[in-house]
Amino acid sequence: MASTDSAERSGKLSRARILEIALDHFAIHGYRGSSLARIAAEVGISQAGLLHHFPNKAALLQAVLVQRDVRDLEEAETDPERLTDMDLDEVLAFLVRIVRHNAENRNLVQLAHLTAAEAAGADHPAHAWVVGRLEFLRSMVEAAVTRSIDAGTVRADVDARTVTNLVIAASEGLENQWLLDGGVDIVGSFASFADGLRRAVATTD
Amino acid sequence: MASTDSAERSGKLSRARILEIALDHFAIHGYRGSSLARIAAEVGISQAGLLHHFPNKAALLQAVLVQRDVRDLEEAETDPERLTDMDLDEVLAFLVRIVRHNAENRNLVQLAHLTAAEAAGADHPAHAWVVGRLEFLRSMVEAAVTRSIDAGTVRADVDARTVTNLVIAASEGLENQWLLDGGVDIVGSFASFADGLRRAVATTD
DNA sequence: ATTATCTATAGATCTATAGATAATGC
DNA sequence: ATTATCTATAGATCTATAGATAATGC
Repeated sequence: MASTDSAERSGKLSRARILEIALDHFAIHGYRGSSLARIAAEVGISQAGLLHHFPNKAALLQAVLVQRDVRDLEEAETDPERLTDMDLDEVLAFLVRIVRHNAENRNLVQLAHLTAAEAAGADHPAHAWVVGRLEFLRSMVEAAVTRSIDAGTVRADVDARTVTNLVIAASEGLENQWLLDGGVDIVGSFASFADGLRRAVATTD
Repeated sequence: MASTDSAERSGKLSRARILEIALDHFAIHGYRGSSLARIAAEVGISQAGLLHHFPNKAALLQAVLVQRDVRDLEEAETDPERLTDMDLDEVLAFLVRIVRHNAENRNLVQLAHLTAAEAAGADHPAHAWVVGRLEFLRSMVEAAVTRSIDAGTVRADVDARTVTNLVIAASEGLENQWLLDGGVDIVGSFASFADGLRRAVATTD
């Protein structure tokens, strides 16, 4: 069956279809709860057909995560250089944009959060991805805070690392709640947090 | 083997041992990634022996979560009545105590976070637990914020629901990071957040 | 010639049940 | 009599491989 369109599917199209559907499965059921057979069935190929494109399940997850990162960067519409070149105001505005984008892509958020929770142990195939992602976010935010302190717009007694962790905690914690209760206004709440933070750390002039 | 001590194990002792070890497994591998056979092996009984105490895997998870809640409440050392009777300062101090307690019980935190991420879908056996837990936290914090507004110690233009969500987001987001990087000082960071929040919402007198 | 796919299957799980045996509590 | 445990096993997965067949790209 389906031999009519299978002929016109190029390899790359098929690979993209697999990645899309695998993303949904990993986002909803996690890595361990997802099954290659069920993913393949939804794609419309056999399990062995799927494994022609990706050598094993871990490689499929890696590919899904890499693709997610690429899409995220595209969506950010920002030069990669700029990411390490912002001050606090800019990084907060940037994060508001990311949260807004996330609010329209539930599965991307759920994939990140479920993978992060699942991959806390060093043996999980996504452990390095999860740790690297946190490190990337941290260095971006912390550099911005430090830059603003140096520029004199943020008080010198502010601890950059603490502020950084709180900014990340607020955005991810809000997303967590939103995954459980779609009624949460993550964009408004995070913007409100960002406002309060700006005021709290600003130099009193 | 182990017939020496198996004789002296009462049913309740055995049940408690199973719950303890199951908690570790669910915390590390999640519900789907855990196996009754491996849990039973670590307990030192057969899988069928385990299923004598709990009818199936979902019931075992439920029992683990209920036990976790009971322990949490005991640890809180607070009358259940008091939980709905606090103002903002009190609820923030209470949450600092909880975070401090959590910082010494990694597995309890990981169980809550991994289960929350896994059970976002309504079909997961822990979905009701996860949703109920969020609702409980929310009502506690929101009641406290509202009480402080009514008492005039918090500005009337503050949105209680937004503040509530941010408080929960900060604590859970910090815990999330700490699970990935034990170096994060969740107690200090959350206390710092609580200080800033108190100042930000206080009536200017 | 290479790439994409298939069927078939090995080998390792996993959950849950049936039915037997031993220990405990009255 | 009841509670705790065991062995054995059914039936359903799951991942990954072997080897065959069809389609595509030069």
